[in-house]
Amino acid sequence: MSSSSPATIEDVARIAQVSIATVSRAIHTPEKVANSTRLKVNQAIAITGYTTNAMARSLRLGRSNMILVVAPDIGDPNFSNILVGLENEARSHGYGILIGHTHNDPQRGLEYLKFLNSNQAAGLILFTGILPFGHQSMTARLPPSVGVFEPVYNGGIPYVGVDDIEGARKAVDLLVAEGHRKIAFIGDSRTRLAYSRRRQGYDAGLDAAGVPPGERTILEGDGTIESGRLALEQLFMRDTLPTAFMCVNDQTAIGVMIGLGARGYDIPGDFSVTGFDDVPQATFMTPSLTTIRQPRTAIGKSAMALLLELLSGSEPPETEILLRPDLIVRNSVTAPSRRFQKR
Amino acid sequence: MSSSSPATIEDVARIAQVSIATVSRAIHTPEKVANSTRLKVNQAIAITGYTTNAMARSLRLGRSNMILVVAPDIGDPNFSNILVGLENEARSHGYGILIGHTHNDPQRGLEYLKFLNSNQAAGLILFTGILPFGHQSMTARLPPSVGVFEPVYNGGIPYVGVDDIEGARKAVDLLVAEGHRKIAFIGDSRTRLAYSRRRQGYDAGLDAAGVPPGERTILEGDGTIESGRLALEQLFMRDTLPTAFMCVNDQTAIGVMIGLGARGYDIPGDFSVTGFDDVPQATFMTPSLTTIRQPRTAIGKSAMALLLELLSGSEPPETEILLRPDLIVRNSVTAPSRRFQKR
DNA sequence: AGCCATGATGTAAACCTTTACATGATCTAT
DNA sequence: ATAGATCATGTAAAGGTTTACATCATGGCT
Repeated sequence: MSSSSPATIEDVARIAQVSIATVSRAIHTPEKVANSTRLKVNQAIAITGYTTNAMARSLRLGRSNMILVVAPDIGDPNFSNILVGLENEARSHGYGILIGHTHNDPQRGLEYLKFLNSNQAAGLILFTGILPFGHQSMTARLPPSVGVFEPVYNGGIPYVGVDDIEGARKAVDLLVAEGHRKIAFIGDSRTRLAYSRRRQGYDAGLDAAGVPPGERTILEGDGTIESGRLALEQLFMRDTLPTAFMCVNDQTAIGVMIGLGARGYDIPGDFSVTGFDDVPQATFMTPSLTTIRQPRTAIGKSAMALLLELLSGSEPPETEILLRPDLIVRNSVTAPSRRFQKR
Repeated sequence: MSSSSPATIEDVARIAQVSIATVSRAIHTPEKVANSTRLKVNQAIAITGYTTNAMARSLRLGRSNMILVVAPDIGDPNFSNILVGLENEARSHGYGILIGHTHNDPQRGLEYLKFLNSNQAAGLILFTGILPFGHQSMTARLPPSVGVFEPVYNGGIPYVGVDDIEGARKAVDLLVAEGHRKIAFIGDSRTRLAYSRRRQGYDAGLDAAGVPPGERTILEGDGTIESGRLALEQLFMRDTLPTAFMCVNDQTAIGVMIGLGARGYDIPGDFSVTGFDDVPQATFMTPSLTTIRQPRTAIGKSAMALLLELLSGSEPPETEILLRPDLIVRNSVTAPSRRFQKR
């Protein structure tokens, strides 16, 4: 009986012997309804198992209570924890979350734009670092949006993330304090804003340490384990080696560590390595990886809080909210080895 | 101008000088519309930038073209690849995908039920291994659904996954072939069907090898790295040790390897270890992990294909589709050491 | 020429809500 | 007792689609 098709507000109204308007009010503005009627309605709801058809509701209201989270790569170990922060904050304000996955394919971004266009989501959280839409014109129709994890490259939407420059600075300062001067930066990128900021931190640190730009080694990378390993191979084809590798993220650092391990080197005995992000795996490496922690849950919470503010009509107070990164000292850094400096 | 609010079908109709019905037909059943009119309509669509309001459409049709994928843990390294298979298959049939995240919290499952109830998704792919709904009565209203990765515990929905029993059998057979007889099974679980099937494969293999049940060591676990490490600690408090650890999944195996490494043991010299899943990290471990590969993309593709069949009205032909697992031999297994057998 | 089949288009109802406005009842204050 | 305010409820429109049915024009057939 109840299994045929979901109960509608009319079913409830009939059973409660009131009009559908009253049912709607009993649900959304209970104070406008007499106690006795509210009781009847609630009973009828219980009997029918009624739940509001969110689709019809959103169509009528012109807005939904879902937030769309678009990410390029669900598998990114950072994603999961930021998501937790996002979810908790959203839930406590009556919003639900849906996740869209672009796989770095802009075409897929367009699908989600359609989704947004038909009001199926009230707001957008963007992990991709880039608005997924070709036409600038489409941006105009975007719902309130907040970028997270990766500053948004091509559009002026507010951003919540870690202070990449300061984080990188902490890493390079540690290496310098341990006595390193030949520090390679692995994972430079022109297209990824977060990475180029980390590069800025690196440069600032070496400036402060008095290491001239000519003595710095920079290798590009896209933040994957493979890219770390690859960069290392390139480096070993040169004649001078650094004493430390400052990697743009933990994945890159893992790639570097695997590469060094495969060549028989000891970390940190022969080379020091730092990462960035503090992904779960960083603890489990041997040696465990010294890195910079992103306050992921806090980032998620803060980004969603900002989005909810925007949704309630307030203008974005500032364009970027940067959270403080923490240096996590583990076992992959020590004083530089004499072994390769002498060459 | 176009930025104010999205164009509706009426805007298109006005510009093309036809009725809204014709516009709708031009879009969805172009063959029912004269060439000349279709042209006019298409132009009008181009001008307005119209895209159908999926919400209104679904409300009218009583079904959407979105598929909801509910997963307990986005971070699971298996999830990402299965998702790719799901997405590709869905896309090529005009469906989009949304991901819901329960974090193993049944309460959150209910939210997604509401989502489904209001036709915001046409079908459901379930990673959780359990229908997320308290009331059995609610099951009746579930849209076509397919379980994946983890057989569904409490409801008769079809399942697509790897043949766990056969996979586990391949692992245990390898260990037996290398000469192991004292093989511990790490990660037994009564609630997770996939794990208990792997246990069945383990038992079948040892039955075949003539190892009596009394000589088998079984430890429970929930498939996390922590659980592997924990189980190992328990094991070391006993007086007899196995020569090999057959782990219910790769994460558990990683935990066991970390634990053994911390105690100074060599793998595979002192102990052999096998995993299950072949997550990306398995390659990067030292030693690299011998494991059973899940054909993840194929599972995703196949599960979505089945769901789409269900959506088009056909009855589920069979209740389970099991794909063949492959043994991936790497470096974590060798012949048993004499060192601990003698005790 | 007249009839019918065919094909193209329009009209209007339906999907399920929310809410402005109207209605009617009850109460307060004169 | 009556006017007016307050409160509870109902009526109906609107939101953007799809589609059964109706209408109308065209062309082929006898």
